[in-house]
Amino acid sequence: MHSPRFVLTPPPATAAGPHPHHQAPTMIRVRFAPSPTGYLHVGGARTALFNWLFARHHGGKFILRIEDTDEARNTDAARQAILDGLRWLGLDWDEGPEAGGDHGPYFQSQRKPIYDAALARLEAAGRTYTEENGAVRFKFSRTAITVRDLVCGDVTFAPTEEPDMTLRRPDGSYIFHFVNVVDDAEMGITHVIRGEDHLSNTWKHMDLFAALGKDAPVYAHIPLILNPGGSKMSKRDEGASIQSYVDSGFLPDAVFNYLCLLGWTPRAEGEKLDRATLVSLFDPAGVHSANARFDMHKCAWFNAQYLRELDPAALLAAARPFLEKAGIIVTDDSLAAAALQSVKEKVSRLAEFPEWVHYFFREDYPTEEDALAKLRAKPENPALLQAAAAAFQALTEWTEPAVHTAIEDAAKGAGVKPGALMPLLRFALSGQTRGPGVATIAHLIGKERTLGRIQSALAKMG
RNA sequence: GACCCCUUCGUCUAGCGGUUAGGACACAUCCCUUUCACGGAUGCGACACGAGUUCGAUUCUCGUAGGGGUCGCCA
Repeated sequence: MHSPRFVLTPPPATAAGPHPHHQAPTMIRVRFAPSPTGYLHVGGARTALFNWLFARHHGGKFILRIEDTDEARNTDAARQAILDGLRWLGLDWDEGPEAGGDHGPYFQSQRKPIYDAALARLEAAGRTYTEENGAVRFKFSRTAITVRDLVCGDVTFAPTEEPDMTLRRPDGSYIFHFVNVVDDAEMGITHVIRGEDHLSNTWKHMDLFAALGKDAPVYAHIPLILNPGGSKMSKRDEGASIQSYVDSGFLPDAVFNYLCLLGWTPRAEGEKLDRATLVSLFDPAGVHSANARFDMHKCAWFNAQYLRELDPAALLAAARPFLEKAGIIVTDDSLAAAALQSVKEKVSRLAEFPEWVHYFFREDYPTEEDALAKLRAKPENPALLQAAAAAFQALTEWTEPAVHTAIEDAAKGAGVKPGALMPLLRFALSGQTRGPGVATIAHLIGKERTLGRIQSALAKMG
């Protein structure tokens, strides 16, 4: 952790054009190489995120490569889930599926000739041997190998006593470690940022790079994301799948921001930081080396922060699918936008909106039973509601301040504080005991529906 | 079993020999308030343990314990 770290990259060229005495700075090339398992895991997403930040920070290339050598698990749907998840997070790739590039193909399933050629080179160098059943193995160099890791520092592995590693199965298909290294070499990957679970195998990869006559990339092994219980995040854990954030109404920017802070602390004021700031501050050497536990509470807090920044139109656009999914029919966009606006500081996820605003959109909204019981308990309540109805009836203009004043006047006329009347009206107009200001609700639903709802509340009470 | 990484409030973390150990989320209380929230204020709360180095360890070294990971003809 405290071992010296080398300078990450040469400083960017200050002047345009080639300089006779300096080599052009190498273009940073990083990659995210998921295997299509059917969903994008939050840990993988953060790995992709760090790679993306690094590429963008240095003006380099972010490459997406699909490691689909496992035929059984490789389906279009599984592949699509990865792409969708990355796109939702805003992690655009410069080379890869649907983007093209000069180093393709970007599916391992289509790169067999490249692997065959690389294997031939290893064979020519005398670094392989074939077993009786046809499997091909790699002769380890069996020397001490030091991984110079941006996050973990120098990690030295003693000469191995493990059996030589298999490169190719008898059926001709290749093993992960081999194709991974060949692809990184062929694609000119300069930095490998990946989960710490790969650290223990990195010496094998370096051994392979050396045998191939290539320089190994610079490594940065980032800590794993653990579930609240402290063990590795699995499919079943809340928040494990990126799709679950989409479904519960997270905003991509919020998830992006939260994931950045799991293991990395940008040296900036505050924690809510936009992408441009995150990009400009990112440095893998500043990544923490201990695993981090996932905290849905904090992730939701970030989402609430980002939700509040949405203007009414953007909020409606974001929430509309969730309203529709809950059976709410939006016929008046300005009403819907205002209704959402009125409760947006009360929710942290878009999926929570329907339960807060459903009564703005229909008259057959449910009523909270215990609240109804409370209202029935006081015999003077119906008269208070009648007084409010009368005050509303007399109003000629239906603005929020006018409605508010009418409520206060009605309370005064009945000899009670506004605070005694408000809860009654809230219940009558929304069926709920919580929500936006009463005057806001009345104003938004309009005079006619306000009066109608008071009458039906009186009917229920009496 | 071997090897590798890790260990500061419940959680994410700042700290890089001398600090009243700081912040964020969560939690509690108070203020604001027609409800629920937001916001503001305050509080609760941590250096895993044991040696060593040093005038002095959260910080450096070693050990122990605990957690995680890797040792596939999975990726």
